[in-house]
Amino acid sequence: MSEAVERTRSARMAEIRSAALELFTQLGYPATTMADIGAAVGMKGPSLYKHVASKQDLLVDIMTSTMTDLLDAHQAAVATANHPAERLRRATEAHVRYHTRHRLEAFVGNRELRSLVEPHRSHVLSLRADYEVGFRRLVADGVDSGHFQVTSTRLASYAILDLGMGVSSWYRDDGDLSEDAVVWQYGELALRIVGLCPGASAGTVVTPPGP
Amino acid sequence: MSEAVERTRSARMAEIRSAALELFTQLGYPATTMADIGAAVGMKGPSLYKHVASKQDLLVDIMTSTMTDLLDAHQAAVATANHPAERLRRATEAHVRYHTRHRLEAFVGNRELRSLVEPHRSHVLSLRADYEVGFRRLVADGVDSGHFQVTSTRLASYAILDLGMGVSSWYRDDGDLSEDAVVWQYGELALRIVGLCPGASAGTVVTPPGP
DNA sequence: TCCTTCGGCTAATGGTTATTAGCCAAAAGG
DNA sequence: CCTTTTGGCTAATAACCATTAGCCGAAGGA
Repeated sequence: MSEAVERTRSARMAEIRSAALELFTQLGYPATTMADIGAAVGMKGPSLYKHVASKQDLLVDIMTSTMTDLLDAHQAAVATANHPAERLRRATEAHVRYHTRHRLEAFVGNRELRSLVEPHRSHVLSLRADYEVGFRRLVADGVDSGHFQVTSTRLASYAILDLGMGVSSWYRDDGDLSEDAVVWQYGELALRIVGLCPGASAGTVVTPPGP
Repeated sequence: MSEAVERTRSARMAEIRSAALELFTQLGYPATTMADIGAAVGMKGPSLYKHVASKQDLLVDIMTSTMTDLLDAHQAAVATANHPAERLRRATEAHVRYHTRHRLEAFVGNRELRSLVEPHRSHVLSLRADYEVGFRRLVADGVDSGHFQVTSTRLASYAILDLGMGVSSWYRDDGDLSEDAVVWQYGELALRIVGLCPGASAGTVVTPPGP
């Protein structure tokens, strides 16, 4: 088998994955048929089985890779700063940036957990729990060191996480809010949520970078 | 037909609705079968048709009544105050309170829009749009009158709405955060999001009412 | 007491769907 | 050039499911 063939083969696989992702987003996993996915890539339903093992496999693939990507982005972001506020800001920015760049993955990842069959559901749930713990720890660190003012660490971290998830519902690439604008503003909102009011004490409105 | 019979008749209907709501939440609408709903109320699937017209009808009922309840709660809350900050706080409190008291309705309302068949989907979507406009206007009023500091009205109102929706994902009646505690704190968070930092300037942690 | 309605049941019906089986053209590769 | 693999197809399999049809016991009103 030539290398070129190998390339088109994996390209076809990616095409199928991407079509499945779009359809799962629009119709939901149960309502999406193999025939739908096939039609989206120009083949009949049964032909898909030459490329993927099952419909469930497509979902498992999408959901686990989404969670590991998100965890990786979080670790990388947190490692770039030391001050609690800056660490929280960067983690939030990474969180929101992921949700703008991978809207569909995040959307499906949040909505189709119950379509996942065991043991995959438990696996994804544990990855998600790890991710939540990461944020809770960031908030707790800021509280312990006296930088943040929150009534409940758990509630504040839920709030920040939920903001990002919301982004995957309404963000559009061609909307009038650019990715950078959303990322920057949500970074600021996270700090406001934990009781820091950047710019507020100066009495001026802080302006975001670029358009 | 006696009045007692009439009472048990509508009680049975409510029982079915409530069982459907719970199942739709856990399994999702497409994955929930009429047999499942029947089993939950102690009868076989086909017997349900003596009480409801169809599975879709159950969903339509749940989703439209949820949206109208939410709109009513919003109108009522906004009417109780004049100052922009207080109006936003009360609207947020009503929003969050609804999402704690009607967790399942809100959860299904957000996740099963695509299971709704036309024209019901459009109807619910327009109710939801009205609701979003209400919040956007509250934020805009605060900005126009110089009380709020936000970079984007749209983004700030999305953020506040998303917080409430998140509540319906993680709130539990028997959790360690009481309804009042969550409601109060999210009211504060909404104000922080629009640039007000209640209590922050005093340098002390604000305490919520009761446990 | 009679008879009507209520509210349950079981047994179709008709449709949909993931997945498998088996066929075949064309490309790869020696 | 022959042979094998690839990747498509159609047809069959084996569910599953919403909904309808038709039956029947029991309760309730007259």
